[in-house]
Amino acid sequence: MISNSGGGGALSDDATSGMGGNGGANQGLKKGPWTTAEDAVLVEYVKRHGEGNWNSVQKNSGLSRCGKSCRLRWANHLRPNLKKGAFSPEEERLIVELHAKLGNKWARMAAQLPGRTDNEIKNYWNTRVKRRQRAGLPLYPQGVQKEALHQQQQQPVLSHSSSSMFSPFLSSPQQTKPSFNPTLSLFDQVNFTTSANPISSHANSSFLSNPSSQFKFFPNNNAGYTMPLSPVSPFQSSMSSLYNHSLTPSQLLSQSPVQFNSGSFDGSFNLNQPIVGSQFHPIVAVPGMNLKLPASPSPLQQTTSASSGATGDDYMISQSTTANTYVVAQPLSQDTSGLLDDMLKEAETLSRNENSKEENCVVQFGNAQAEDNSMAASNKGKHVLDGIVQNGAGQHMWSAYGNRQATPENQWADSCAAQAHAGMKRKKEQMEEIACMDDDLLSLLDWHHGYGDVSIGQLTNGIGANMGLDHTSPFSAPAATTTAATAATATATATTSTTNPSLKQGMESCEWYTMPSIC
DNA sequence: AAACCGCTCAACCGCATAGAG
DNA sequence: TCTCTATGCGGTTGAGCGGTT
Repeated sequence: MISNSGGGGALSDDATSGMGGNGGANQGLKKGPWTTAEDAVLVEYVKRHGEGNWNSVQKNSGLSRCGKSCRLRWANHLRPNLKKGAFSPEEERLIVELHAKLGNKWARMAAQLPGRTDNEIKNYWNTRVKRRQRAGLPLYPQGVQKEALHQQQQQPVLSHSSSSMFSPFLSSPQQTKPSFNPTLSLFDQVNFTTSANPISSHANSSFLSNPSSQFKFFPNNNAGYTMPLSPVSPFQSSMSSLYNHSLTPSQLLSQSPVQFNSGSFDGSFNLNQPIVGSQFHPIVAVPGMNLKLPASPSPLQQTTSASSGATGDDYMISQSTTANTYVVAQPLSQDTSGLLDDMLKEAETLSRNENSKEENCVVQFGNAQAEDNSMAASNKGKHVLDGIVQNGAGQHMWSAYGNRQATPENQWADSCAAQAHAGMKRKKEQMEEIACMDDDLLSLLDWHHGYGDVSIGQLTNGIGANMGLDHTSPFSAPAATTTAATAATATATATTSTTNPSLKQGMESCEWYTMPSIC
């Protein structure tokens, strides 16, 4: 949009003179690229008068630029200590991390990158998004994803940053009450595709692995849950959305009786779209809907690294022959197949270790690696499958938390526990944000605390405890009714945990931060 | 050599917010 | 409390450049 008033684009320096005449339409203000002469004038002005009061630049310096333009020019190009040139690897890493934490808060990101401007960062990021989207790579390296999630979990529930990645829907006027913030969710783990809104072109959307997706959740109808749509990226979604749909508590409760129990859920999944690569697609799990495997009908228990009918990057969901245990399996790339047995053995060992739940919880994060490392590992075929565990039926479950049961409560507890040691890092900011919370969120919180089945404290205290899934809990309800694999697994976990101690969760089997590190 | 294509980056636009009067 | 103004922020645009066909 570099266009001067004459409609021309980026012009050379002589455009200045050319612009003079046409500027009349804009009160003599020039648009388009800055000339060196203009830069000099602006620099001189700032030297004399300092920054700010940009509108007076035109008056006092004779520069035919609006204040906005002057400020932008100064901030992005003329101010001292600006770094020019390509981002260093360290800066790139930082940007990725910051974006995972902050979302599209370019100015805040720029504040963390001395000498860099928000515009630069924004451009870099958009380029990166394009590039990685095209390449079918996840937007975030595995390590960053994990860290970002960790940080999200560390944030107190009440402190949803107004500038956080999820804030848009918190404050969205379109939002119905109560809307669930992903960070409130216990189930913000698994990404799926939507059957209600199959947008094939989204298949390669790297947004789908974006933990900072700016979700918007709308109630669709009585039966199901809409695919979250975002004005930022309509492709963004995650399983978390399914737990953050806009339903009233009563709706939740009415639908809560975990329809993935063997009764109402027939045990078949149908992902309308294959989950390809490391991307997952939002899924609308309408209660009662059948979910079937898109790529391979084979149940996972028949699927080993060697026998898997899935292609290297296909994620699979299958049902256990024993319990209604639904498992989302990580794609087992052929590169990894040679290691699978070892990993399975290791996972099996882990699964037997009933006392190591807490420690195993950390395993997944311990596997977080820098992008380069992940790439290296991936290239070497040493793809880390976090916590592959095996249930009693020989079903391999790819578990993000190792053998720790991924009940919603546990995840919630994880979050709370993480918060507990997270420190009060952003306390001030968070307090400000709390003050800015809108009624919607407050309503949500009221509701949230009104349902006492699972309070934060309980959940926190429940870490490591053998907490069954409370099917009447509003927290279990969305999971059960909206997410096939996760909910079913959670249900199965709850229903079989006492009879099958080795059955471990597969709840987080498809989460963005446990995706193959192919970055 | 020319056409095409994709990428980068500078700049603009609209909206939101803060502060002053 | 309201209005106006200045500033900040994020999204978008499009020229220019380099690579490819």
